[in-house]
Amino acid sequence: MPADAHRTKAAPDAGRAEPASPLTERQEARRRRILEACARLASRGGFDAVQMREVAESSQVALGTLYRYFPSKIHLLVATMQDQLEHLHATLRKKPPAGETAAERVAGTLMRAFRALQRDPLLADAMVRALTFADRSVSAEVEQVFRRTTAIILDATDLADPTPEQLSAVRVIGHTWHSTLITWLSGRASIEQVGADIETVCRLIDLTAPPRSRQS
Amino acid sequence: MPADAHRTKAAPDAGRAEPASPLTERQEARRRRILEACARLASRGGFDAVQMREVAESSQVALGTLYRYFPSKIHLLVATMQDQLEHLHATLRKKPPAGETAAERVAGTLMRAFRALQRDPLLADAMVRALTFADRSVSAEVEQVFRRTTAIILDATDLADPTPEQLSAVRVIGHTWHSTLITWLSGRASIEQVGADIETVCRLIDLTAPPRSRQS
DNA sequence: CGCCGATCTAGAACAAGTTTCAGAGTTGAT
DNA sequence: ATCAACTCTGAAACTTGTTCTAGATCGGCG
Repeated sequence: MPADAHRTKAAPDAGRAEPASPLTERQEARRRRILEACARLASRGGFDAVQMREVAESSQVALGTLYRYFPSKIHLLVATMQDQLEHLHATLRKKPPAGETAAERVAGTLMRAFRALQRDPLLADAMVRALTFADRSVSAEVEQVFRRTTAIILDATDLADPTPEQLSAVRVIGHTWHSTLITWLSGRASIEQVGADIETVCRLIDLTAPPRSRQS
Repeated sequence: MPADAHRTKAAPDAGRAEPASPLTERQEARRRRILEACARLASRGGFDAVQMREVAESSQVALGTLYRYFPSKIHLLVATMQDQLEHLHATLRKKPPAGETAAERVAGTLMRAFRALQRDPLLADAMVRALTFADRSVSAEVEQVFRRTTAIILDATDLADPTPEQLSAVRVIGHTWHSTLITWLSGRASIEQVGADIETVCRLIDLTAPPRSRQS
């Protein structure tokens, strides 16, 4: 059962360091080659162009090995998303968004992220489709992506210690972000509409935490 | 090119009557059998259990015919969702939700819808996964589902003629509904969390339309 | 009635995700 | 250095969505 091996052995996973098992250098390199090949293929062609045989060949790894590292195409794409989100988060940390209210900062952050994804719509499409298509067997990995998204938004709010209400708002914002992204990617909404919806949902933050007025 | 034939001939589509082409009785019956078989299979087994060969056999139709009616598994599941949503909408119309504010009524409606789907989680899973996985080739059908969802929410607000702002809020609520549903279905959120997030997002409606105060 | 074009059927064929397996390569501990 | 255990490779096999083909049926029309 190689899928099991993945869970216990070959998945370095992503708290920040590798909690599960050390992973030799060559293994780390393989993993990286795979993720890069995946992103490369996705970025032309989108979801359909990420074909497991192609990824394997393109990253110089046998098909079986690919499946040991990522037990399904969905796992692979979700991991790719996690990877890209980490880059994005790092970038955002360097230049945190300006803005009076938390809502403005969050909206600004999300629109910046949105523009980043716009530059590579097919990659974005592949990753987001994988994310929402994922079933229970991927929930751990999906959970991580959501945590990262939440962290990005929470960073933008600049809130020291959020109430449950605020966490709920942040979750809703995250959901909206993913949904509008999908809607835009399938050509069912314009960029303006995306912008409007992002701004709309971001008000929820101020609603539960006006700069310094209501506190329980 | 049978897929093309679908678009011009065999798809009655769903404004309310059949705009495209008459569709004989037997054809209507076939279509209905297919949708029912799809729902039945989805309802045990979920997305994976809806196998095109099974659907075909179960609805007493040849595989090729199935594909003439629904050009892909995704089309089929999205059509099934549209079908189910119509039932739901009809039911809701009969007993509109009570509540002081628009937010309460919308939240009430959505939670009722949510409980309806809870009764058949696997069917819900299959439909919603198909919906968000759909690519451009299904956008017309997906659009219809979103329109129906929007109509349901808008009905609950009881607003005569919504501003663009309110429409944006309604869209965001719709997105949140689908996302939380997915999150719950993949076991990444509890029912309480779903309830909380629905209530949170529904405040957006009151925010843009307090019962009778702000008007442009 | 008998014919025509569209529709339906049965089944083969193809594509891409996934699994499996035998053998070669690495690694780590002794 | 050597052995055992684990990992990687290459290739074939299997599954399920999708397409294709040849022939049977159907519905309308002269």
